[in-house]
Amino acid sequence: MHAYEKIRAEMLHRITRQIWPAGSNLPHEEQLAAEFGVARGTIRRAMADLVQQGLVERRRKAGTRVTARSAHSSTLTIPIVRNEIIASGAQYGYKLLAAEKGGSALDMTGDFKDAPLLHICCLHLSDGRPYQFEDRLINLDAVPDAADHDFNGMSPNEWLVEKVPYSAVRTILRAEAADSAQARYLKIRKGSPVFVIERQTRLDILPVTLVKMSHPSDLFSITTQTSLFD
Amino acid sequence: MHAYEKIRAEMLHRITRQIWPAGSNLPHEEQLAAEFGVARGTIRRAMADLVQQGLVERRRKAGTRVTARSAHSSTLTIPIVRNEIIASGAQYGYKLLAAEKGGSALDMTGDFKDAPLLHICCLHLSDGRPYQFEDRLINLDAVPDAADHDFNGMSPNEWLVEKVPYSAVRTILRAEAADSAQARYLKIRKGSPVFVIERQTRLDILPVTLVKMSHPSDLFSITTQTSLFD
DNA sequence: ATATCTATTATGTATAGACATATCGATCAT
DNA sequence: ATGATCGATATGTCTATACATAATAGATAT
Repeated sequence: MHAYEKIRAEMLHRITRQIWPAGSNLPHEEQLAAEFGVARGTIRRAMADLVQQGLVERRRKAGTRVTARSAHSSTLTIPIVRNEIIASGAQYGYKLLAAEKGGSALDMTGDFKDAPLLHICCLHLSDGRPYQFEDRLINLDAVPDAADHDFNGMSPNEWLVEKVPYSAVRTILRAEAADSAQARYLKIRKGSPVFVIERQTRLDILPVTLVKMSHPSDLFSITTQTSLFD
Repeated sequence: MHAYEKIRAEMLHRITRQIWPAGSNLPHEEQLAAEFGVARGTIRRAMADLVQQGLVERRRKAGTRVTARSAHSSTLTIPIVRNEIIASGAQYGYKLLAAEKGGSALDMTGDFKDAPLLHICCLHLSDGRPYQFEDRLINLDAVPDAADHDFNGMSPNEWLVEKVPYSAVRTILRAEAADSAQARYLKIRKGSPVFVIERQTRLDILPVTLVKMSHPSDLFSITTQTSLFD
């Protein structure tokens, strides 16, 4: 175990056990360096992790303060659906439903209004059961290759993630009552709950793709775990 | 703008524009330091941010490789419900529904089985409309003060976040069909979709609290934005 | 061919020192 | 009182150097 890890663990202990209570200032770097018998850089290395975890806030001259927690943050990972299904031990299935040029009602914000578009609908299955209904717009200005690509063999999800760069992502999570399309494709009753992930990616200001992924509520959930100690 | 920020921006550019394509190795630190005319430490400072964003992976001897993206990661922040409602410009309301000692059906995993428990139900309102139904177990071994606290004035959510330390959190997001309790309190029809957040916190191995927060699907969604460039 | 050792190599940790910069507080002028 | 000025101070950036360590690739032995 490295020096900075020991120091980080000790500082973590002092914070979680409120030896350094929320809102209080901790000793400054020179003092901590003296206490732990290391160089200032090593204290900074340990502190960097605490800042990243959001446990302390630092400001020049003001010093380092234990954050008064007002929210729970965690990192959310949304894997490629095929990997997710395979990881669960189930058989993955895929079916292209439609691929046509032109827009769709998906583009609520109008970000894709003036662009040449490809509209794709497909279904991902887990052991033969519909798992995700994917409804997607692709901006052909950003991804010209998509126009000629055959999405029968590989889902647009996977193809895009591998092939197309992006610099910004907006993700929305919500619950919805299934409309008739979702009900038909997911083989559930209309009005029953679906878990929806909507994601839009951009490359700088250029919109790349917008996707709405709907899941039957009994098959899908998202779990995140965070532990302050590693 | 600092040197490491310029270097990070340039490296970001090379990655998103696939000058350094996914899966390839980048030049090693000494070479980059020479190219940009800085010390190795400055390259490492810039690189640290790219590692944190998950854009590159580094291994000793093997070097630094552009990550082949197979998932979308983003940071999810769940604020205290009162702050969330106030931030939206609405009036916040709160009502305690029940607070009694003893367990409940909430504890599916049995983590709280042998502990003395407090079971609290309450409702958070936005402009008078039910916004969140909170159903919570508190382990009195971890939070003895909770036994004597009056939760009529302040929600357990807020009280716990301020007062009680934790070292690990598990969060589950899912959609559900409203059961009769959710329907009654949220004033929606039974079977209509609710967005559920379930969270369990621990201090080391000691379970602290388990909460299930249910929202009417038309009032609630979670949005995350990530931009590679700051 | 297979396994084991060994040298090499790129990243990781740690140190020490110099200087930059935001900002808090006190002092001073209006 | 109010506002401007300025010194003190804690964090932030950067350099240069030394050594540690994991992992690979190649040499060697079985």
